[in-house]
Amino acid sequence: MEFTSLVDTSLDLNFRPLRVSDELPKQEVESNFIGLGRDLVPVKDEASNLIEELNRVNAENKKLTEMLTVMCQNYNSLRNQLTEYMSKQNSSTSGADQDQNSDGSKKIKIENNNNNNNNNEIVKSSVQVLNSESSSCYEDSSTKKPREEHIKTKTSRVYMRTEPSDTSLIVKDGYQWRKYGQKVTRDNPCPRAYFRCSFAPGCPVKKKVQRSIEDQSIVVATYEGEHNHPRTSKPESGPSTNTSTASRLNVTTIAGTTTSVPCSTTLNSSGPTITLDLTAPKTVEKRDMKMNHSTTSPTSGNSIRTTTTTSAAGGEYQNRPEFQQFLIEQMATSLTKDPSFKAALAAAISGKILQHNNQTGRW
DNA sequence: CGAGTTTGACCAGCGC
DNA sequence: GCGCTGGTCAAACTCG
Repeated sequence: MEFTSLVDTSLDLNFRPLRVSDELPKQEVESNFIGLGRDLVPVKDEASNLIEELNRVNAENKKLTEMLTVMCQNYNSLRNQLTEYMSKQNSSTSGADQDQNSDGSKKIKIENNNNNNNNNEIVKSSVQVLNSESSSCYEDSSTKKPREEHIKTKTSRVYMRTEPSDTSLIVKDGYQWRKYGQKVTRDNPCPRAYFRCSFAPGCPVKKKVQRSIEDQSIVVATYEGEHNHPRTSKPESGPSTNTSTASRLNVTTIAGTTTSVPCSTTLNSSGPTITLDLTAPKTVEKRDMKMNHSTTSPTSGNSIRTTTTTSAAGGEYQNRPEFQQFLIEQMATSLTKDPSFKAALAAAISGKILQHNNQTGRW
């Protein structure tokens, strides 16, 4: 994945569309396309045609950007409708549900791009407020325990990106774990490892670690329970270790207190993801909670900070124009950094060019 | 030798 | 009741 940082193949179709005809010297454009071995027609005619094509592609690029913007807006409105619907359902459900909600069992899943810390550089591009019971696409079928147990034991899920060559299921999160079992589950050929916190004898926390079925470089760690002791060590990360580390997001409550909640960076089919688990900190107010999303890299110290305001009802912050703008920017950046998207786009463009040339009988 | 890991066996919950 | 599945146990094994 990091190869994109080595070779910039970005189409940059976002807000500064690449104006090939303006920015590239004409000769370079000509030579680039002549290099394709299509020198069967006079070069000058071909060059002007190609420039024409480039302009057309450029316009198409702009169109795609606009489409993306519209898509993002549609996405936002749909999501708002969904969260509105979910909040309505929550308010009309039983006390048990209310207990669960007051437990803060919401997750904010933040997609991100940028991975220049090898594993865990964090940049967010969108925020989803999700109920914990449908908290992610990685929700495994193993959590079939009765609802009461869900309420009593806090569970959180952390996604971590690891080196593809790293086959271990070790997640260094600052605690000391003892593995007590491993099992191959039905819906995932990768084995699931079971860990218990071994630092304190009475610590009830358990952890399940399994690679994602979608992207095996992603490790999904599910934590159950709360530690009754402090961390044993600082989380390790960086190139020196093979394993990734769960980062933590600082969440500032409306009272001004700052607490740290677990979060992680991942990469799945929909792009890099940060998962923020709001179940952990007790100090976080659910209603009119002011969140200070300070996403930092443990090693690089780089941080991107945005302040948004959310609420239990579904997050007015999502409607803020600056947030939506940020969302659109980050989604577009994610797309342009996605090799498969670029390949598909390139194929579509080249297909269109070929189609056009076939129709005009040239090339 | 102790701590941690591996792995097959066992148990409980659930659906049919 | 039976089979399937996830979770746990515990003996054997490995490693420092």
